[in-house]
Amino acid sequence: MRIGELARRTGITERALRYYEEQGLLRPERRPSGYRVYGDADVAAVRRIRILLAAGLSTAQITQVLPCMLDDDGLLAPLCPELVSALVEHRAKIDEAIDELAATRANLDVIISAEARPT
Amino acid sequence: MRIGELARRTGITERALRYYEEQGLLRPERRPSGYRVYGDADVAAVRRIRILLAAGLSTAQITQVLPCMLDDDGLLAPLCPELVSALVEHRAKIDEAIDELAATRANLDVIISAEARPT
DNA sequence: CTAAACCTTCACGTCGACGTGAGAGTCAAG
DNA sequence: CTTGACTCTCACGTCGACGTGAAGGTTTAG
Repeated sequence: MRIGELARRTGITERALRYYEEQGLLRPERRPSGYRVYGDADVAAVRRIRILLAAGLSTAQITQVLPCMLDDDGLLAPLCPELVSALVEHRAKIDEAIDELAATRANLDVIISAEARPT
Repeated sequence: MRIGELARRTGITERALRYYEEQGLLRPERRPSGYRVYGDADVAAVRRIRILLAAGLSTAQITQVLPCMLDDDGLLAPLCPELVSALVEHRAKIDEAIDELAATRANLDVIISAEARPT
């Protein structure tokens, strides 16, 4: 299929699909005219990419991570141990981000509640 | 004082102080040479700006918020009711961000734990 | 009077996943 | 042949708080 159909079947814009190729996430074949040709497997590949993006990974990380993944009924199974450690590491960063936001919120609460303080 | 001294006394770079003026957060006087002249009050003002930035507010929001603040021994007291509601609203956004990150983390956990799934 | 500090205004770079045209080629159908 | 749907490759714009020189005035201690 060409890019338009893949876009329709995945719900991802053509621009994004071209971007994924630019980043090495997809490697569609090319017709002599230059048109990209995708296979059915690419529909699942895009789904995987989306899941990983939703998990907060960058395209650079996904590039390394994708070849380690097994497609299993829409679910994902990490294979390489490097992948697992990378994901765990990323999880830690998310924890940090949450902690920072919680601290930020605490700062806000101090300011907000200061209103009630005796002046 | 000139910008260098204010930078030293607040720990903020000169570039950042010029940026704050650009955004309307500070309004130093000018000498005939063009040099910015700050007053002692600006040291506290910078402190307030930093606290609000640390609370996750944008400079645009701080611009509206600053005139509503009373400087009280390094603490901040919101005065206008608009300010309070703005802060509360911002707090809600932080909550959303935390929820999103938690969801993201949950997605990650699914992928990570999938490793143990029977293949 | 000179050199070291200090200051000024531009103005582009940063980081990431795309959005948004611009200008042009491709292809199947009528 | 022609229309119209589809696709291509640039290449700049987005969002924000500054970082980082560049090129050149100002002030001040000695």
